[in-house]
Amino acid sequence: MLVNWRIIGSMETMNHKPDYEKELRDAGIRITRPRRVILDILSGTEDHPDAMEIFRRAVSVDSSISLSTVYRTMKLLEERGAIHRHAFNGGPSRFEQASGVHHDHLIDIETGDVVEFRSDRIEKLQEEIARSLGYDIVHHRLELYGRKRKKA
Amino acid sequence: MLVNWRIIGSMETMNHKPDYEKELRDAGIRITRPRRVILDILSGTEDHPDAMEIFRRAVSVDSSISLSTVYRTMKLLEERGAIHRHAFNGGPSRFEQASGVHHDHLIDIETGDVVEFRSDRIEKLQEEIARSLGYDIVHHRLELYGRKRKKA
DNA sequence: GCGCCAGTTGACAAGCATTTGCAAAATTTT
DNA sequence: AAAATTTTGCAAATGCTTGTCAACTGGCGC
Ligand SMILES: [Mn+2]
Ligand SMILES: [Mn+2]
Ligand SMILES: [Zn+2]
Ligand SMILES: [Zn+2]
Repeated sequence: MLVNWRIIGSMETMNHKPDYEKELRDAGIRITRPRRVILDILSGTEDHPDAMEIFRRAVSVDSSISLSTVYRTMKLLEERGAIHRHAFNGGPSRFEQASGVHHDHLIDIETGDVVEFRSDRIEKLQEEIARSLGYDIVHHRLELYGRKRKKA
Repeated sequence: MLVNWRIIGSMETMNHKPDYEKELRDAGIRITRPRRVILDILSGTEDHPDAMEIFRRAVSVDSSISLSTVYRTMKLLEERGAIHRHAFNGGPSRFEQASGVHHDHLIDIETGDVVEFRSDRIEKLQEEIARSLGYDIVHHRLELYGRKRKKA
């Protein structure tokens, strides 16, 4: 099931880079060299890099890119809904492209590994709870922190 | 139900201050004046104040307390499991005493109000999901961000 | 293709929340 | 009460993020 969704995720990833450029351009946002580099990095990764890591990867493609631009671009993309920002453990912001279906995260507290999952039942329950409290959910954050089960 | 648990929470709160002091003392931690003030503030509030807010309230009791001490004390209490640290919206850390039953939070994105809730079904589902991914949950974070439903 | 110009960039300063170094002060032990 | 140890307040330092600004450039109009 996780595998299933990973495959879907990868497939969507492959042809979302061009879409983004068009989307952004249509929204009156210039698609500059630094932005293209950053977009490429985001659409070509499976993990959740922070600004510094994106910066490192970007520099290795175009050494003139600045960290400020990475931060600015992340903010812009976040506002456009093109990426999601996470703060696992209360650490620095980590990002991922927003393509594909919504999912939540399980963080391995020993290795730092991030496992993605999705549960329609939990999503549904959240809605019900919010509703019973008189609210409509705009967004939410669910993070499970755990350690790998010792294979008994 | 929410009310129900609020009552329980309040009742537990009332006689948890002394317990904490004893606990800390037994753990070889000195119960100083600043710490007592901070403990009192935490055990006497229903909300989730950040360090600066705790500092303000503390100063109004003992004007010599420093912000550093607030931060140091929060870290100490967190390590001892006496309080929980939250980072709603990615903002500054906010704290609450750890007494009572576990609960999660719904944040009103318009007013900033924080509503506490608890769902055994969600807690259970989380366990199941983690288990199915080969993990045991150590802790988790569930935050719902929503806006008050327009009474249709 | 060339020029224009608002949008964007890199460099670096500034901001914010939080942590840390250190000498003085407070607490517990002897 | 003095010693031993922890804790404090203050200031300086930190880590991440945003702001400032002169220089640059992508995208349209010629
Ligand atoms: Mn993810
Ligand atoms: Mn709470
Ligand atoms: Zn979810
Ligand atoms: Zn929970």
